[in-house]
Amino acid sequence: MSEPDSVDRHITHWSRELSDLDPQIEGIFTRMQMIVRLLRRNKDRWLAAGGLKHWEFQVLHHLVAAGPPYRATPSLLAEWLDTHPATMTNRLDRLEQAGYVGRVHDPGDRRRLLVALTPAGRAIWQERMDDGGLEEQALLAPLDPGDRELLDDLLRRMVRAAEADGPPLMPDWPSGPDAENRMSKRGTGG
Amino acid sequence: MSEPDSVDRHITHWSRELSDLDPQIEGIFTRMQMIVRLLRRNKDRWLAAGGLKHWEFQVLHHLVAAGPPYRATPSLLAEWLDTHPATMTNRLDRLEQAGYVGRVHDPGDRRRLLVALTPAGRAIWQERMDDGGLEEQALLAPLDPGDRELLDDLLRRMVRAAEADGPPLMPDWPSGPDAENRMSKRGTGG
DNA sequence: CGAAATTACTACGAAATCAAAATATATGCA
DNA sequence: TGCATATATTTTGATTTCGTAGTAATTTCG
Repeated sequence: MSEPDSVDRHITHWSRELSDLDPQIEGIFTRMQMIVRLLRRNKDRWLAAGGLKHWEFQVLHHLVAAGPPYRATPSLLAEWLDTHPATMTNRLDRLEQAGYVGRVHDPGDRRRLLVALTPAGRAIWQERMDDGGLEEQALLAPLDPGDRELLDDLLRRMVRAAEADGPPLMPDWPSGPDAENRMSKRGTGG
Repeated sequence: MSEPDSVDRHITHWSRELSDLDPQIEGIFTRMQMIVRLLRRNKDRWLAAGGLKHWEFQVLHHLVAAGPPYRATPSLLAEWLDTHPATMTNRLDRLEQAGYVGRVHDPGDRRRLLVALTPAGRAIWQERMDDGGLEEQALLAPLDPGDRELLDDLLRRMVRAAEADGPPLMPDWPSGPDAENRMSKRGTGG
């Protein structure tokens, strides 16, 4: 094993407390959590530089990710962002007032609204996105291409296994004609 | 590459939108985020089975992790849980009322309070902990011991690199005599 | 001893979130 | 058609968190 990190020290300390703890399993998940946490903190930083909060970026991000015509329903957005529909209504109000999104009725089902990305929303998303991607590369710097391939593959196997007995961990984008009207609200974990 | 998962599909979809995206880097971090998200959702579920909220468990967990005599100051807890000190005061009130923690004066420095785990707090923590550890094992089921070793080591290298130019990602436990009085409040990212 | 710093609590208004009721639209069936 | 039920979003009210200021007790240092 290579040199210890703070997680190793933490687990050593722990093992006195909880003897039936598998240090390896604990190490893997704790490290993932710490890395994700670091990513999140860095992200908050480069988002704040553009005056965006994390959830604001998330909404714009999901709209861009949806692909043309860059629309999604409030309920779907709420689900993707792990938040309450009422909270999403409040947030969309503010995003609309800021000019980053608009609300249009779904012509096919007038109960539904479609939240649509505006040019201004697209622009600020792009701007922040360009600013931010570098940090991720820095975190992966210690791994050479072969290591990265290996890591990616190990993680993929975990994800696939998890998806084998549960819903997909990312939302599956609908494709084909009239796809939007067929988007269901099953938990997709996006 | 092994069979694709939902993250692969997501990235394929993305690449049309953002051409200068490295699919491998994106894949690694997206998968970590999805795995951590799944862990968190599962955790909320097995905590709710014992009537505990996530932050309640977190406080108890940090107290246990601190090791004997299972105490910590409110400010340290607030920092570890990424929350406001006033919020922590409120939460500790409720935990105290539930009988899970007590507040005692620090004999060495009477300005300080020490939040102390009670037997009831220790018991419910133990109970929830026993109930929950199995899910983590299930997620790692697709990896054999060699794979796990490899994965753990790749992650450790990332963590060590991140800690090389920043504070530790986990709080470092003080050791040696009279250690508690030397615990500083530096951001350790716990 | 006296001044400044530290630690935690309290108070109070602002903001965010949540849960449930209310509104509007759609669907299914007699 | 007419009507009950289901769905999508908003509205409303209660709870929680945050941010700041202020207080009390204690320690540290000149």
